Amino acid sequence: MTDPSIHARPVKHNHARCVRDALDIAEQVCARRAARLTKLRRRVLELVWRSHKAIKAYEILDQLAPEIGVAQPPTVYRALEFLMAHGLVHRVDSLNAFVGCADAAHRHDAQFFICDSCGTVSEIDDVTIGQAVSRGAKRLGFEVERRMIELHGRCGVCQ
Amino acid sequence: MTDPSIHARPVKHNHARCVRDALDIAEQVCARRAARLTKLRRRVLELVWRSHKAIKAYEILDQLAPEIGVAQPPTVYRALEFLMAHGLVHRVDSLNAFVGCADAAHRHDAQFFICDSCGTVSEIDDVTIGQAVSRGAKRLGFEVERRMIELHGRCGVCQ
DNA sequence: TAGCGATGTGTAATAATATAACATATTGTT
DNA sequence: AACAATATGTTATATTATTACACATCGCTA
Repeated sequence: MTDPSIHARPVKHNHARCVRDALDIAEQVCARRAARLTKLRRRVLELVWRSHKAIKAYEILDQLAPEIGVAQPPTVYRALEFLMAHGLVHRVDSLNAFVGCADAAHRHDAQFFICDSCGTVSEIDDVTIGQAVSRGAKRLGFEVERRMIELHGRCGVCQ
Repeated sequence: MTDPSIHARPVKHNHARCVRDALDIAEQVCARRAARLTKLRRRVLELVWRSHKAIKAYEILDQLAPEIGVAQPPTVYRALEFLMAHGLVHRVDSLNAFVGCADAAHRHDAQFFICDSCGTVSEIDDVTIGQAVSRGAKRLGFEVERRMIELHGRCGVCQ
C-alpha cells in the first residue's frame, strides 16, 4: 500500500478537509489556466465531492434546486462538462454518474474501483495497468486516445 | 499478432460466414444449457452481428419493426438481456450500445478497442491486462467481480 | 392429451439520462 | 459606455431504459 501509483484515500479521513482541499486545488488549476470557476461550477464540484460515491446528474439537480429556484438539466450538464474538461471531475460510464478527480492537479490515467455494495469509487493510477493496455493496443495496431477502465466488485470494507 | 490471447478478427473476412458461425455457436451454447434461443432472440443476435460496430438498442428496434409490426423497447431489451446473460453479446457502456461476443463459447475476460472513426469494436482477451488489474485490486483490498475496460481511439485502418 | 406452471412476448405508460436551440445576463476589455 | 466573449436561463425534445400487466407459448405430467 506504499506504492506511489496508488492514490486511494484512507478509508477514514476528515472529509470536510478532503472537500476543502479538492476545491482549493480546483481554484488553483483554474487560476493557472484562466478558466472561470464560477459560483455555480464551484457549487456543483462541491456537491460531487460531498461523498466518495459517484453522483448522478439529476441528483445534483435536485440538490441545486432549492438554492437557485428551479434548476434545469443544462445547468448541471454544462457545469459538469466544464469540470470534466479541466480534469476536476470524471464520468463513470458504467454508472452514468460523476465523481471528483482524486488528483486534479496533474494529468494522469485512472482506473476506477467501484464498490457495488456501498457505492464508493476509488480512483487509482496504476502504471502497470496502463502499460499492459498500451502493449495490447500496440499488438492490435490501435492508437488509444481515451481509456475507460472501471472495475466493479466489493471494497475492502464491504467484503 | 500471433499471441493466442488476441482474438481480434482479420480486417478483411467473410462476414456472412462470420455471422453464421456466431449464430451456430449461439445455438450450441444455448442447447448445452437448455436455454431457449427463440426466433426473436436469434434475430436480435443476428442484427447485433450485422457489423462489427456496436449497435444501439433503438437501432435494433427500428430494424425489427418492419418484421414484427411495431416493436416496443422491452422486446429488444429483453432479448439483449438474455443474450448478455449467456455471454453472446456484450454491452459497451461508453457507447450505450451492444456488440456480439467474439468468443461466446468460452468464459473469458474482455477488453474492447473502439475506433471512434469507423466505429469498429475489437474485443480481445489479454491476460496481462487482466493480471495488472488483479494486482491493482489486491493492493486496494478490492474484490473484482466485473471488469469494464474500453479503450477509445483509432484502429489501424483509420489511422 | 388436457391441464398446469413456467417462461416468453405484446403493449402501454413512464422513468431516467442527455442535448438542442435560442434568449438573457455577466464578465473582461477597449 | 460599448462591445465581444463567455456563462447562464429557459423551453422543448431526443435518447436510453424500465415497470406493470395482459396474453401466448412451451414443456411437463397426471
